[in-house]
Amino acid sequence: MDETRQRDREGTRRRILDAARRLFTELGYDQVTMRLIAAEADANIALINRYFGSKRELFAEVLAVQGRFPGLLEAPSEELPRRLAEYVADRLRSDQGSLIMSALVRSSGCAETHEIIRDRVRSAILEPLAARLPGGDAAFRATAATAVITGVGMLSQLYGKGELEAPDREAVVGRLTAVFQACLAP
Amino acid sequence: MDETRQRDREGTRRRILDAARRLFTELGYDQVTMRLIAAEADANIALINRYFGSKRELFAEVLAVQGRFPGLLEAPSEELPRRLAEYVADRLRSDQGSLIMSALVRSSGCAETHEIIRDRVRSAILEPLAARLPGGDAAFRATAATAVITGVGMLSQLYGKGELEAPDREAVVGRLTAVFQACLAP
DNA sequence: GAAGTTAGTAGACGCTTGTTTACTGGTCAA
DNA sequence: TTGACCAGTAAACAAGCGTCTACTAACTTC
Repeated sequence: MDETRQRDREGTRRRILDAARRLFTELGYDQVTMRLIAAEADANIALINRYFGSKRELFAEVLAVQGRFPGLLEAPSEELPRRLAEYVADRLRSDQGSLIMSALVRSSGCAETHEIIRDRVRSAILEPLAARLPGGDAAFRATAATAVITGVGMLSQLYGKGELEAPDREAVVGRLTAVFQACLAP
Repeated sequence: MDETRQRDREGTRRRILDAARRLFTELGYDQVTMRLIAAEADANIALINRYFGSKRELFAEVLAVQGRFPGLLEAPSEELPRRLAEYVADRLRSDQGSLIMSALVRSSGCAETHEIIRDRVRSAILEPLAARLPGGDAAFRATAATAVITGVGMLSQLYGKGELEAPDREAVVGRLTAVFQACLAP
């Protein structure tokens, strides 16, 4: 019970951040309680607010650190549809969505997180994607592709990965590539 | 305060159901409280549970009544992409999403409603849409189209209708038609 | 070794939630 | 007119939430 605990500010802070990332990804903002984070991080609940200010600020920090699409958008623009398709298809199969996708899907019903999520979607997907698109209406085309990404994430979360109808990976990637081409074509 | 109130069981029940439909559509399951529904319906909070059993059952009844796509899926299958595109584009502009879309988007973070929403999405969109698709992998293609619908709904809810980049209606419908064609093609 | 700093802890605070209970008072048949 | 029925009401219930305070004890500094 009252074991002597190591004093490790940075370590504790990181454990809390890791636990929050895991839980927010898996359960969404509302379903995750401060006590759950504390238990998962094996830390005292008061330390969360001490180190991060509030639940909301913790969520924002988690998203700032982890809410990115690593290297995905650096592809040449003609390869973008296929790259996006592969990314989405693999996330769909592994059931291990990126944090920003999970956050978007699972925390969208929560008013507190709207602004945070909106800003991160914009800066992590919409704007970099639009910047890579030649031709007119780039912002709108990027929005269409983002809608596909989030829609797939939404359904794969609503139904389990097993329950969702899907043929082999190549067929899924092929169709998603066509869909993204339709979204992104000038 | 203690005005004499009409005794009108059916009327009160309907007022509660209407208020719940409006609020669930606008705010999502979690953000809507029993007290809010009672206030909106101008009814006593205890009557909600008396007539509907619980918040969850009320939500299920609202969805059972209103969660449909009226007449949309009866179109000939070659017109489906354009019809879906027009439907989504108009919902996007009017900011008055269908209940099932709003429920899906706004209530997806809530574990209590997963089963209810899943069943309604299946019976209101996925299955009727798949049934109208000739060729193989109909279920998967219907899922792809559903993902687009929900993804658009998600983004239009995250960003306001004004903030979302969109050219004129014809351009939006045209692009969405192409996207749905890519989803639904055999 | 004493004093000060601070990581970690336990517990309570105020609030909101969905739900339930005990009650009031219209309505209508006998 | 009386009595059973039941729509409607006010208040409380237990549980859960994010947050905060008072405290303990381990480390650092002199």
